[in-house]
Amino acid sequence: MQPKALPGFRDFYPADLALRAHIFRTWRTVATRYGFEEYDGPPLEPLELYTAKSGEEIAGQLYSFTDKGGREVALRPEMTPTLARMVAARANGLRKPIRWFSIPQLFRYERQQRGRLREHFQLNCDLIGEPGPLGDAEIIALAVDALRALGLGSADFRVRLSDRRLLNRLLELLGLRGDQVGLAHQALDKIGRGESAGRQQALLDAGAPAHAIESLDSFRQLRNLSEVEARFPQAAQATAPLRATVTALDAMGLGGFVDLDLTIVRGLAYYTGTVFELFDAKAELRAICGGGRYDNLLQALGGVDLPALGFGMGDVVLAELLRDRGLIPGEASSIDVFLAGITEDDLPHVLALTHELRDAGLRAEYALSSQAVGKQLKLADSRRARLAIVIGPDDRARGEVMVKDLAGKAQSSIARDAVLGHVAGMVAGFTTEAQRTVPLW
RNA sequence: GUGGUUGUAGCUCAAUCGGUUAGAGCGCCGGACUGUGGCUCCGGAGGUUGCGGGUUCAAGUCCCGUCAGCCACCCCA
Repeated sequence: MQPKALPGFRDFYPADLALRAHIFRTWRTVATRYGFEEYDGPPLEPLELYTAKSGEEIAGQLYSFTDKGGREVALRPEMTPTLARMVAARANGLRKPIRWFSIPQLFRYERQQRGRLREHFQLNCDLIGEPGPLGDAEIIALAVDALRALGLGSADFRVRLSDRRLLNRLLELLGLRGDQVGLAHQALDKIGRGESAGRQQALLDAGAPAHAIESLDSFRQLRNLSEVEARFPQAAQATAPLRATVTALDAMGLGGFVDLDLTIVRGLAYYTGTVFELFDAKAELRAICGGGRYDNLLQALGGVDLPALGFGMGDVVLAELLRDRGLIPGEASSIDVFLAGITEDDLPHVLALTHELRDAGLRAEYALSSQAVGKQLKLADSRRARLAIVIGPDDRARGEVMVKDLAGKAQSSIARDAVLGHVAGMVAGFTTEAQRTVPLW
């Protein structure tokens, strides 16, 4: 039996890594456009960083073990506790609001399924120290733009937006109290997925009024804040922050990506305000991105009282969506120039010129074993080289080399002394041409 | 962790009722082609049919176990 990667872990072959790099590059580009700075932390953390306060939900699926020094450790399942620690340690010296992003590899120990592995990469963007609704708009806009920059539009994905402050006010108006609120959150979360009957029963058992449970079911029909206010006039005040956020997104021209959806709850207990998830528009895949406001978490984790919000966007579901929409960029050429020699005597000249080209910053390659020219050019094609240079005895006798444009069929004899400049110029031409014709990913 | 379902070449798949030496396309390697590539033609390598056991004269095919993928739970980075 061939050795395989552990279940839920991926090997990245060059084509896979090219896609991953494409996604990471785009994420970085967009995050820095928003003024975000990149940070990172250790992939392995003390177990207690996660079991202590961030909610017991996550503890059951931690990838944890005892290290050789007897320490209880865990591969990081999320970035927020690490972020909280880092911010807390230097909170006084950091100018607020803090705009930080990271692309950590995260781990969890659970049975894998499509779009859900034991390991994934996640763009984490957090805005710390800004309590106002414009901060929420900023974070949501960043998440939207991260996908737009990959070529996805409002017909491809949607932002489903809610606010726990508003939701909890509505639940209060329905007469729900105490632990009924948590049960109601779970019931709402299930609504989109059919199996909400069990949760509704649990609510009844907890003493929730029957009319309230019926109302919950209709929450999903409330598609904008005006409808919410019409149905719950007493909640008008609680809609204000979300309204301000939505108004800002409209002004940015991103309103068309956003839907109000009160069934978006988010599993983690620490969210205190805005919560949102990004889904593919056909709702065939798992969530691409999720986030929200967690104003009390830094206090709980790091002892610094700063409001915060952020999101995580995973690479796995996103890659599936890109594939589905035909937005995977084609294979790029691995080299600029391939050099071929005719006879054994040409080899030193091939090596010399190859190295000059490499020193000049060009990507150059040659056949490592002597073979027919035709074979070498075939190799040049398979490496997707733009140019080939053929060096033979006749060329050398004239003090020239043959330069071929592999895409066209033209070839011309160039003076050996002028090759470097000639080839560099051609390659630069290809590059700018590519930049003009290929969409800006 | 629970339940269901599927595993044949690197990839996509075929193999009649359980019946000869498990095949094809693509890809890969080589040749036609010793100073010119993409095309074409020819040839080759590549399989413990996921793994282990059982039934049978005979198992890719039926049964059991196990591992892995997928789906639904649990949960949701």
